[in-house]
Amino acid sequence: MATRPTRPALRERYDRRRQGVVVEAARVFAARGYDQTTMQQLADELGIAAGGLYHYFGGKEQLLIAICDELMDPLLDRAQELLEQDAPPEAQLRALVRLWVAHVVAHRDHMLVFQQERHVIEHGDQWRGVRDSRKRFERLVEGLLDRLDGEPGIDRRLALSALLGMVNHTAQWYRPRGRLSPEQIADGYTDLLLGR
Amino acid sequence: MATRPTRPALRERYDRRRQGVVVEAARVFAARGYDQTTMQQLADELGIAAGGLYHYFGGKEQLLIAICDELMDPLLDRAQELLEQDAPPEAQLRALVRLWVAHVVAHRDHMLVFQQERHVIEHGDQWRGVRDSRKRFERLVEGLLDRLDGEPGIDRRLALSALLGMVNHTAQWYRPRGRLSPEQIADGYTDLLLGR
Amino acid sequence: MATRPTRPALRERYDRRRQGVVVEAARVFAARGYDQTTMQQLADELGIAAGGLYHYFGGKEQLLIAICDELMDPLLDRAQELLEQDAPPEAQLRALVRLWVAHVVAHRDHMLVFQQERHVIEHGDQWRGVRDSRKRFERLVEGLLDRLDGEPGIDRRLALSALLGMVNHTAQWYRPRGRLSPEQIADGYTDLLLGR
Amino acid sequence: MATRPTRPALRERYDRRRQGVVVEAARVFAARGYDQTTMQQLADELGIAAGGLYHYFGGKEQLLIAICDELMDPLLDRAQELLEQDAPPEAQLRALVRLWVAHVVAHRDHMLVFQQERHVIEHGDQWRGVRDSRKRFERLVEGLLDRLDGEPGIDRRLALSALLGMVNHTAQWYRPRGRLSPEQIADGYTDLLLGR
DNA sequence: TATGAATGAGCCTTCATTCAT
DNA sequence: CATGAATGAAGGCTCATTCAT
Repeated sequence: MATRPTRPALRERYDRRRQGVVVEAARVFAARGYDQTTMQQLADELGIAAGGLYHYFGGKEQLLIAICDELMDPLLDRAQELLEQDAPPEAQLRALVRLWVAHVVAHRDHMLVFQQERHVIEHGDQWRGVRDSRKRFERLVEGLLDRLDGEPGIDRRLALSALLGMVNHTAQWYRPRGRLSPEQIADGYTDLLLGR
Repeated sequence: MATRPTRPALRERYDRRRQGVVVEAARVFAARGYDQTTMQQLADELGIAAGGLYHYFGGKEQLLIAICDELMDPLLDRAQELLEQDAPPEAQLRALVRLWVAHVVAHRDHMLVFQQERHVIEHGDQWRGVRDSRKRFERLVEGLLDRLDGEPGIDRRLALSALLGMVNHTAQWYRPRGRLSPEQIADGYTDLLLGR
Repeated sequence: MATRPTRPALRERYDRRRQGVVVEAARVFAARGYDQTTMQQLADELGIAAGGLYHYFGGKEQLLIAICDELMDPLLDRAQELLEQDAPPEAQLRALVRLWVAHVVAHRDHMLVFQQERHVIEHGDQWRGVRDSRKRFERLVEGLLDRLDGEPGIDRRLALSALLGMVNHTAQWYRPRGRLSPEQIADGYTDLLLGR
Repeated sequence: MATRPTRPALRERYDRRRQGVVVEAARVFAARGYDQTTMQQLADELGIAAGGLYHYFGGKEQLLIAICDELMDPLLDRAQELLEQDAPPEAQLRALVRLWVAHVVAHRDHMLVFQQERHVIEHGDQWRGVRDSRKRFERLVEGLLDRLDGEPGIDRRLALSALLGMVNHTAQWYRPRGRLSPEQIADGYTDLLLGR
């Protein structure tokens, strides 16, 4: 039950399959809803037996946690990386929003699941990691907004909330091959925020 | 089984109680999640027997529909009313966002449930009414944005999505007795959009 | 709860209504099945409130008992009356089958309910009366068959079972305004039994 | 959820168990009544958990359908087989009634359930197969009766109804180790019908 | 590893019955 | 007498999870 193999060759295959399960689960959960999707349905879509899922995850909720981790961890990493560089706040903001929007549209299903299950994430020890990641990311954005020069045309906390709202909402309407590229979308948001 | 009484006196009491159930359900569903809440728990919080809920609603899903209707219908009505008046587009936008934000914060629980169950609403005939209301509201806002004067600093469709994102997201962070009033929040959003 | 009024005027109305309930219940139970019919449905068809039924019957099962009593009691009475008369066995048999078939087709719904709920009737003290009536009636027919003259072409017990089977089954196919009258049907059965 | 395994070895075991469930269900339903028997009680008698029943049947009603199919299908098959042979009508009738009575007494429980739930079978698409089988069987018997030589002493349609009534009723009184064998019973019925 | 049969707890819903009005 | 809201005890069914093979 969810014990990672020790031999490297096996471990690699194991990790690859586990990763496939997470992606497929995100897709199905996003479409049908986490609670409305049975482990059986998920297994069917993966072409394996229901019991087989338990080789990769201790249970349904751990699968949900994995989806959220896969969403938050790389985003947080890249954002931190970016902010450690030395650049003017406005340029950093533009770069961050690009990064962020790109991540959101690349993980649309993860995002939709994350938003659906917001109330679950707020409670319980097993969700502490996900909760902390989210908070840390918001703090990063908040700090960056505070470093922006000039007279703020809008309350800084409100600007943060607005930005969170619009970027995250992108997952709900973005379609690949749409009229606007992720970069154009991101820049649109940044311009809005900077009053351009 | 959810049959509205015919006698006026009884009907009034029935409607009042039904309304109370919807509000309480929105509160509990928002906190615990729709799927994670049992009809028993809901009944307990209302101080009635589980079976009693079925005097007012045909089932759990109809209760969810009622929550969404109670959210969308009055918003749509008031927005239409406002847009029928003769006023400059910018003033109408400001008024509309105020109205909208006020409605969202007054129906925070409804909104949270609505967002949680987005994927359910997208499918099934019983959800057609709710889907249509949402689309109609978005069209109203879209039309208003199109009537704004001047050089748009941002793509109009993107502005719509951004506005939807930030306003709806308000339900997730707004707290009564917070630093900003709903009006201040609404005006902040409008200013952002108009590049002020 | 099912207390018969004492004042004659009221009692008459009460009895009339109670009788109407039994007939309607037989009709609905025969069509939908006893278990598949709710007290609410029954009340709806009668145009009264569900609670109102309990003025006439202590409960659903007592209503079923009343249906069975209304079926068996008059049949048994008339059969006994007939058999007390002085007539040749063959003539008595013919008369009895006529009486019986006429009763069955006049109480088709009662019969269908009675047959449906056969397994319920077999158990429980509250069903003793109905069970005894049925047995007594069968004994009457059995005794009459035993008094028939001549060489029996068929085992007497088997003849009894056959007769019970064909007459009771009549309830399942007889239609008013059909090709054969109840009397013709009855005589057909008698002729069959007597080898005519 | 009632999905037949594909691998032959598993399928065989599955079919055997499913068959066992049908037989046991017929027994319990005949004794207690279909509606009065809970899936839990049935599972208890089978020594499995309640949920386990749903591996073999989609639901309680499908179980009932299976009972009826198991009753009607082989009877219809054998009757058709017999009637395709070249033999005088009277001999065929005798053979058919023997076959029929033998089937009824061997499937007493199935028959009792079938008769109990007559009203259910009459309605609904899922019952079309059972309804058709019953009708087809009756047509077979009807056709055979029409081919009988000689002056009919009784209306042919009435003879059919009488035969159906007496044979089917056999399920309600026949006991193994009774005085008469199924063959004797069958021949008794045939003699009755032929005026012997 | 993988399978799928089996478990058993729990959920939504129904419904006979009661009782305040 | 009549009403219909309310109760509460089940019942059918689902589904995450386990485990023998």
